[in-house]
Order: sequence, then C-alpha cells, then structure tokens
Amino acid sequence: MHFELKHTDPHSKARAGLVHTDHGTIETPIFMPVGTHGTVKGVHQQELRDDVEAQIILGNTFHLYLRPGLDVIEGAGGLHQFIGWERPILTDSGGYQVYSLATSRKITEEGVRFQSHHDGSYHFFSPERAIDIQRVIGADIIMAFDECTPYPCEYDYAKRSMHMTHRWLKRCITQMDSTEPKYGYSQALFPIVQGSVYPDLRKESAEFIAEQNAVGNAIGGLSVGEPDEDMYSMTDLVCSILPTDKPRYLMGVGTPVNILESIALGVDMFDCVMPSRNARHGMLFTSEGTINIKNHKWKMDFSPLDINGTAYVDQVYTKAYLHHLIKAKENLAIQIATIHNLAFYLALVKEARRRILDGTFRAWKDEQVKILGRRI
RNA sequence: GGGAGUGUCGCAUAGUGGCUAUUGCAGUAGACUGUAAAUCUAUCACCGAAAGGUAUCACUGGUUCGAGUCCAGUCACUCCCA
Repeated sequence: MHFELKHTDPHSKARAGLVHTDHGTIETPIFMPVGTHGTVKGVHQQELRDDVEAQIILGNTFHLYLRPGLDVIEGAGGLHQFIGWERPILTDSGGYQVYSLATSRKITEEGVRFQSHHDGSYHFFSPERAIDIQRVIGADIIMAFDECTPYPCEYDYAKRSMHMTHRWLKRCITQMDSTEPKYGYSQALFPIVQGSVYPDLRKESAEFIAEQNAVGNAIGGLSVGEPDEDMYSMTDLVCSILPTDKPRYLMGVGTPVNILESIALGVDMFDCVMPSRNARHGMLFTSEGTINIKNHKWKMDFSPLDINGTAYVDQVYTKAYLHHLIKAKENLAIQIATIHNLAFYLALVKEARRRILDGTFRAWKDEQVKILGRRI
C-alpha cells in the first residue's frame, strides 16, 4: 500500500490523494462504511459498490474472530472471498472493544481479556494475537491494537494508557515484520495516536507514531463523547505532526459536519457507524439537513428522499413512502435508509475531493457546514 | 322466555379489600460517532412549558376506616338452553 498526495488546499489544510492497495485505489478524502460482522448491515455488496459507491469497507477483528471464527474465514480464503467484496477492506483491531466492552474486559500490559457476549467464554487479545488474527482475516489495512480511552479520562490514566498503546504498537510492528500475508496481497499496519484531550499527550503520541514511519497513521480515542471543539483541536494538533506524505485516518468520525471540518484539518480517511446505524433508527442525513423519517411530519410528504441525492433510492422513493415502511417495520426501510445515508456520505467526500482539487473547498465547506448541521 | 359469564387509559392485558392501577402493542418525541445497537430512553386519562393539579376501572346506589375488587339494580356485549 502507498499513498499519493495529489493536492493540498491553499485555503485550508485539506488534501486530496490516492491510497493504492492490491485491491484497488481509494480516492481520498474517503468515508469507509462499517461492516463489523462482514456485512454493512442491510446492504448487498452489489449495492455497496454500485449505489453507495463505497471504495473500502471496515470489518472488525473482535467480532469476526468470535463469529464465524478464524477457521471459517481462512477456509474461505480470507474475508474478501468470504463476503464477496473485491475492493479494499480495513479491519479494526479490537481496540475499540477495549473501550465499548469496558464492563466485560480486563486490561494488563500483556493484553486484554474479553468475555464473549455470545457465550460468556473468555478470550485473550494481545498485540501479537491481534496482528495474527488480522493476517487471517486478510484486510488490506490492519490496525494496531490499542486502548481507546473513554471520555472523560483522567490525565494520569490517559498518559499511562497512551504509553501502553505505544508499547503495544512496537509489539504489533515486530509481529507484522515477522509474519507474512496469507493470501498473496500486501497488508499495511496503521498505528494509532492516543492521548485523550490533553494537548501534551497528543503531541507526544503523534511524535511517537510519526517516528514509526508507517505507511498510514490513525487518530483514535476521539468521538467518544468529548465536545466537538476538543475533537477538532486534537485533530488539528495531531495532523500538524503526522507526516504529510502518509494518509491520516480519523477513527470513528462522525457526523457530516465533523467530517467536513476534519477534512479541512488534514484528515484523509474516516469511518463511522452513524450513517448505517442511524439509518436503521430512522435518521437520514440529507443535502438539506438531518431528518427523522419516523416523525409524523413526513407522513404526507411525497417529495423525493433527497432532492439533490445521487443515489437511485433518493429519486425513486418519497419521504412518505419511507416513513410508511419504517413505521410498518418493513425490512426495505432499513435497506433504503442505509443506502441513502451511506451514498450521501460517499457523495459528500467525493464532492469535497472535487472541491479540494479545483480550489473551492474552503468556501463550499463553510456553506455546507451550516446546511448539514440543520435539523429539519 | 330461562341460565351463565364479561365490562379496566386507542387495542390487548394484570389486578379478588390497603399507599402513585400492571404490562405489551399502537401512538408522540429524543438519543446514537474505530457497531454487544433493525437498539435504547422518555412520554403516553384530562389541564399545564414545567413544577404541579384534577380525575378514573360501563352506570347508579350500597357495605366498609378504606372498593377496580364485595353486594344490589340498570345498561351493553358474549355464550348456553328453549
């Protein structure tokens, strides 16, 4: 994998680039739909490719390891083969589960012991194990095993955790260097910056990560409940330190506004469950603002889902129809809403890229932030 | 004509003498950021933005310190026998 920086916006820190992988090239800035269990919930791979126009999707090490299990994935010939997705895949290492499963895990220097939510069984993830599992899954981009700290987080805890994540990173790198890809295409390891909302920790972490000279770098531990201002200031600080010739991935972000603002700070890659999860819960991100399609106000609204939407579903289906489907708990509601939201996100970053390349990003972004932040 | 049974917030339900009448569905909103999430939370008789206030268990009357609950009558519905 390698990154090709094509252009940097003179009016902001936004960049347009290309991430070349053995499964194809990704145009950045990019949004990566989350497909935790080997599926972006509610969306066929064909729809993901042709309607959403996803260029890369996520899988999750922890979930895939628990189910279906490594024997199945390896038997299939890797995750791409197993799920029928020929484009790039990125796997999270399980670091987020260290955060989200805080009540059923125990962290030590050696690694993390998790309790399965399926059968209560115990499983141990070390940095080495996380790499080994991701080798089996076979993602193009694999993430270092880290601790995603919660918010708020005491300074001393954030500092100790960050240092442990750094030591874990060294172990991940060693494990990467001493193992080979299983399926004949290359895999790239992205390290992750931590440090909670403390500037000195973020600075130290970003410098440490930058020194590793990885092919791409990630910013973790944000979008866990901190104010947006903190998220932006940490992102800005970290981006000022991370190398410019490597892609920067802001993990778990975010709303359309978060993404535009972070692109302006120099972030190239994003992932978030929000468009897919919130779609299932009736929230649609549209070119005119955010709507809750379950609200009574849409019952008789026969306008297209998104008048400016680029996806098939946007023009063919009306708000009233989707309102009806979701009230009736029809499966199609989830499919339509998810395709819409993801297509909206992908179209948004695609337009951002176009604007960066033609020099009109900054003004466009400022205008879009006002519109997309609205609740209608 | 005779007999038996049932009436609880839109629907369905719990409640057989004791504090604010239960729960589900439906309804109305809200939350959701590297997915234990097609989930969760609130509200859901009436007035009120809220605090709070006023009611209520088909209806009327009775027994009782106290009634959705017991008794009587009325009304409605269901079933059975003619």
